[in-house]
Amino acid sequence: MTNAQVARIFAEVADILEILGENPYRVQAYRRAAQIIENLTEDIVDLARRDELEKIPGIGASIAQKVKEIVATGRLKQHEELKAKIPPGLLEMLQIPGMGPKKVLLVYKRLGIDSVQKLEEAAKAGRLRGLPGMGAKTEQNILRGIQLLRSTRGRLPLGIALPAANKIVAELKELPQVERITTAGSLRRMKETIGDIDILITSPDPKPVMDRFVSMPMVKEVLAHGTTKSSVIIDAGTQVDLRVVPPESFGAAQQYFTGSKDHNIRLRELAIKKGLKINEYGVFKADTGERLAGEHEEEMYAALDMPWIPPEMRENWGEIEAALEGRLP
DNA sequence: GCGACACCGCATGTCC
DNA sequence: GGACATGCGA
DNA sequence: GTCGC
Repeated sequence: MTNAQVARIFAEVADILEILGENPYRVQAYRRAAQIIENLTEDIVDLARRDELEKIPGIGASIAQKVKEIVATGRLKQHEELKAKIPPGLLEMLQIPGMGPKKVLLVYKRLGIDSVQKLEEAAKAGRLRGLPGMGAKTEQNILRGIQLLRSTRGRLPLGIALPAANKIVAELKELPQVERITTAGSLRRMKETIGDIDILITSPDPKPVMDRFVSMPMVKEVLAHGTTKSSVIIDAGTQVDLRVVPPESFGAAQQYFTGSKDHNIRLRELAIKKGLKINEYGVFKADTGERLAGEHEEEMYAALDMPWIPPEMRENWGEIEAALEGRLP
């Protein structure tokens, strides 16, 4: 039994509970546990044997017990029981960008749709419109989401994503309307695989930049073409987002969109304790709303009394504590 | 044992 | 047409 | 479900 296998079971439990409308925090707990286990450097079986599971932050008594069950029997009774409650196709539908638990359950209950295939047929036939909260536009979005799922299954290795991103950045840099420019997301954190490419810029006149972006030769499909955000699919099948942010918020946006999500949550919690508020626009005093930082990323961390943390370390593995104590490697 | 668990913007659809 | 609600995702 | 108070 590998860490990945154990993680997968918990991830599925989370998905099913979500479709069943369970308490979102409970769902989140399973999902987070799955992620933690997957990223563990140590073998989960060894940890279970040594009874050290509960030492891992995010894993409590309940999940530790379930891990032991999986290690001992190779399966989780709760997982099997939950799987029996919903058709397997619903989990697949949940993977479609734009399809959440609510929509999945809605189309299943009202139209009996229980597979991506059936969903695609229904959307093409215009049978989805008329359902509460769904119109013609939603149908198009769903069809697009299905295409996206098929073309981007699997993440892109950094070795391929990085050159592609560099090329795009280099091309945009040539434009006089582009002031500051940076990548963000898992690419900037140098993860081994990348889900999508995020690029941020400041620009007094974004329109020509956006026009150039969506008409690059490598662009296969344009998902959105606005003045503050555009999204395209490039030939590698990867989604690339370009966002324009105000100059005074560039550092904040860079920090926010670089993540990781867990790192950001920990930062925000910390900020709240200090009477501050962090968002993608800056660091603010909670009471007066006074802006303390935002233009540069370093200031964001400085406002929280810590040194700038390199993107590669922003995974909520203790780097925030280390930074606060001044013992960043 | 009990409450909190980040914050928010965007897209879409609905209601008045 | 504009205020409001909901779902989604980051 | 997990954590901190």
